[in-house]
Amino acid sequence: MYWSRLFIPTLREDPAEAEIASHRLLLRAGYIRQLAAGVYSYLYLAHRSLRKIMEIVRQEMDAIGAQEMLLPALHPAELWQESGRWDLMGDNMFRLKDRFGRDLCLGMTHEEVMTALARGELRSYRQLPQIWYQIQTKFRDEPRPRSGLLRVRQFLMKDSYSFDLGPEGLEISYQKHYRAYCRIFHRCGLKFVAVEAHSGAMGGTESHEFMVPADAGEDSIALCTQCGYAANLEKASSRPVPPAVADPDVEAAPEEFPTPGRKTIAEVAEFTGLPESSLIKTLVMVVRGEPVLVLLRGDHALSQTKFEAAVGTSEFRPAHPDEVRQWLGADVGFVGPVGVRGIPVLADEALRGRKNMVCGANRNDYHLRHVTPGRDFQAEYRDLREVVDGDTCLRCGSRLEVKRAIEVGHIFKLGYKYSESMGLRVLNEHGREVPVIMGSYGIGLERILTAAVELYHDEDGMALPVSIAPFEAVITPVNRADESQWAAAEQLYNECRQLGLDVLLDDRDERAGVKFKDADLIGIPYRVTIGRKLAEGKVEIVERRTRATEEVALEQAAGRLQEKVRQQREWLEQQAEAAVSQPAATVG
RNA sequence: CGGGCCGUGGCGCAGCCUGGUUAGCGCGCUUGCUUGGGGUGCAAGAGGUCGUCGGUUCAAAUCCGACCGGCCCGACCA
Repeated sequence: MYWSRLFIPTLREDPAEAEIASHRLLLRAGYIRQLAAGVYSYLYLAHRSLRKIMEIVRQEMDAIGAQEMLLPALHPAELWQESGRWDLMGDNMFRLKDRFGRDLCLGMTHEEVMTALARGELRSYRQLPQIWYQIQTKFRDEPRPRSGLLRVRQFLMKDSYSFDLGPEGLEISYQKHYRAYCRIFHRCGLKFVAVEAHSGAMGGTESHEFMVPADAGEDSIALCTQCGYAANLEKASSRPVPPAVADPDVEAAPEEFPTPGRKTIAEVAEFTGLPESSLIKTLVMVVRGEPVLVLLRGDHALSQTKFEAAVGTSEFRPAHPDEVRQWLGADVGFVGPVGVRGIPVLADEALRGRKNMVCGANRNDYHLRHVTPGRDFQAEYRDLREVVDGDTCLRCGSRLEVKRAIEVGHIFKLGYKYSESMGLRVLNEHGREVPVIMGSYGIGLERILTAAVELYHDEDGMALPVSIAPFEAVITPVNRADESQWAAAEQLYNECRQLGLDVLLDDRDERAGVKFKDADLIGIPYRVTIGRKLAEGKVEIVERRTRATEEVALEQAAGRLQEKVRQQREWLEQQAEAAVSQPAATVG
């Protein structure tokens, strides 16, 4: 392609609204333009890159026997009502009515539609297993779209669905996806980790997320530096670091003491001179309209997902200040579990066995000391605490790290949730009707691109992996007016094309600096500079990421370039192979 | 859902507080010349309902109100 004929609207200056690197660079490099909050147009370069990503995804999905389809994005409400998710999805679902007033929605995901398709067609266990997939636009009305392409309201997803006769079959389909996903992300050049995850609104039992550690990410993950344990923070468990000081070894009853105006854990700790780990943090939650006390060590935080699991519902919220006053007779900041009647108390495991701690006295401006769980109050112990950086791994005792990460893929064992609610059954070998067990598996395609930009960029722009860059190389004649340079450039361009290389020819009548800057910005992995060295019959091959420069004879340039591209691709392929031959410890 | 910030040629911004000629600047764009290895220089141009609606005023980009749009932070941290 000739650059002068292409629409690549690069910007010299950073767009004002973009904060994170990928957003800024994708805008500046002319990959994307915003249409509305969380809605983007993918221009030529982005589309080229996404096509390459899709091609990798297709190859790997096809390789595990998955069949590509394309299902509607417009769904009738009835399907979602059947699964119970019409209400569950709430405001996240785009809803609309047709001219007859019938309720419709835009697809956020396709469990319902796939299940509906399957129940109409699958009759016999002999037809199983099946893996069906599509690459399609999904719509989610996010409460807060942000960070460029990281959290958007319309995006491309590869979603697949497996149908098996029983758990063993599902396990196989799940493993196939796990490996295919590892291959896909490696081939796209991403550094990622597969983590245990929470199933959320998808339902089901087991699930893994594929996470690319990056500061711009919106998820947090816990990683063991030694044994490979990895989990979404929502799900992660750990052994907490011990309390900063040991509990006083005395036999003493709870005793009130004044703590005027000290409401927060930090204030009470400072006032008493005790570390936060010697305090009990008391949260008042409202679960289905009823109060619940939640106790944590002062330096710990409540995990919402663990709490949700503990109470068995997502219908909970922190209590309002007046509710706290009404139920406990004191303001937020001075409440505690001692003497409380008729309100269930959930305590985090980290409080088990502690003694002589400090908590609120249920009297304003007072706390209690010498409070011993089990003696001074009763509680149901659960793991409710969010893992923090520096905790100890439950498996191996090493140190856990907490990092930000971008979720690029998520796989779920759905079990029988949809087949039972929607009536997907087949006859087994005994002629009996049995529900089909399902899995669902998603990849966010633009997130692969976004994560790659977050991972691989510098001051000058992006440096994309060769497998997903919009072009493999750009040929840059330094001086467009120089006839010999131009002739050499066209010659090299044609040779590259004949070798099957995906090259861009920068034929613009611009100064060298402009062309170099643009090439750096849009992140093409290799640039061939045709300039003053041409007098000696030589051109330069420059690697974008390292700036490593190699001089080669013009006649050998195409071959050498092909070689470099091939080496890069082979390296990515080796990563993929290695990943598959060494399945992660977290699987299965 | 709570909080903060921002809407002025394609992009980045100034002007607004203290209302008053023809609304500026840089980049980009067009034309010509120039230059030719990291966003070249010179010259001449084109391009703006100042987000929308309403109000105040002799007069509104500027003051007031409502609305629309966008960005950021938070949404357990007691």
